[in-house]
Amino acid sequence: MYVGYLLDKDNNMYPNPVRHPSLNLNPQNYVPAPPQYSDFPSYHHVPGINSDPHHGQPGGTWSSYNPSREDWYPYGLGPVASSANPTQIAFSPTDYNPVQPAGSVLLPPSINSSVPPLSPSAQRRNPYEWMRHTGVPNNTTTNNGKTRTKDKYRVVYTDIQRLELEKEFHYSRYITIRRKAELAAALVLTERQVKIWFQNRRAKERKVNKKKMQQQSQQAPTTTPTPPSVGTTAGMGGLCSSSSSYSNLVSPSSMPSKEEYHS
DNA sequence: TTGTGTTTTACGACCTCC
DNA sequence: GGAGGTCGTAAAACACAA
Repeated sequence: MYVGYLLDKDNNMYPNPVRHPSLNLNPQNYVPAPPQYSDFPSYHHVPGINSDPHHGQPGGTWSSYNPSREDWYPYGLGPVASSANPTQIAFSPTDYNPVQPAGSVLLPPSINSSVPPLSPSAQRRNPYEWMRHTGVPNNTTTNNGKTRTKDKYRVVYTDIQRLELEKEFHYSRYITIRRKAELAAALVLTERQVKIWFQNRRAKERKVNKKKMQQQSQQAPTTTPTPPSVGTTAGMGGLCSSSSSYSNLVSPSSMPSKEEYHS
């Protein structure tokens, strides 16, 4: 898997998951830590991402966020937002604005900077590929009201976007509404994309853990491994039990309550 | 280069909760 | 009824062996 370098480094990426001590999701508990991604020497954590909801969010950020952008971005006005390159955002802490104006003109680093590729795959792929296809093909007049057409219908997220999403996922498998809005704004994604990414990410984790469970049961048929309790937190914490990189990071209690979702 | 298998986005169906 | 959850699946993107 081409982002394996991200996932395979889970242990290394989060040797000291500074965000997890605040797994109780108390915003006041979170203290932004300096960038610690040695694997990404040129990468700087998106400041706005840390400065929010469960990281102690400045009030203005959320209040100024316009949720309606989720609706217009993927359906035709994408290029506007896509001009605000997430890589640029991530690499420009001082310039970063969590609520990036839709029309903000930020040239891709390939034009105005010399940011090196962040990964082997980045060397292979055009990091701005996602800008070319922005979620929905140009002919967004869809068939039967659907967003898919025979043309390309999905974007490939940049390494930066995926890294930030992965980080957030390691922090909590279930993203809050505020966090989703922040992340979407920071990464120039829609909230819907962030939500779906988390859904897919959880599905992936379940799949991986299921695979691990099967392998363990085959390797040690005599020992009866205690399966995750079904119907409780099996979908979250239970799955973490077999994941070395996750088990220390997330506990079942990390699932936000409904109140938190709507906070 | 090509065929094949895997991973990644995105969606629809269905369910639960408020 | 709306939002978000899982589950299953489609299809593009990608990796890799032959």
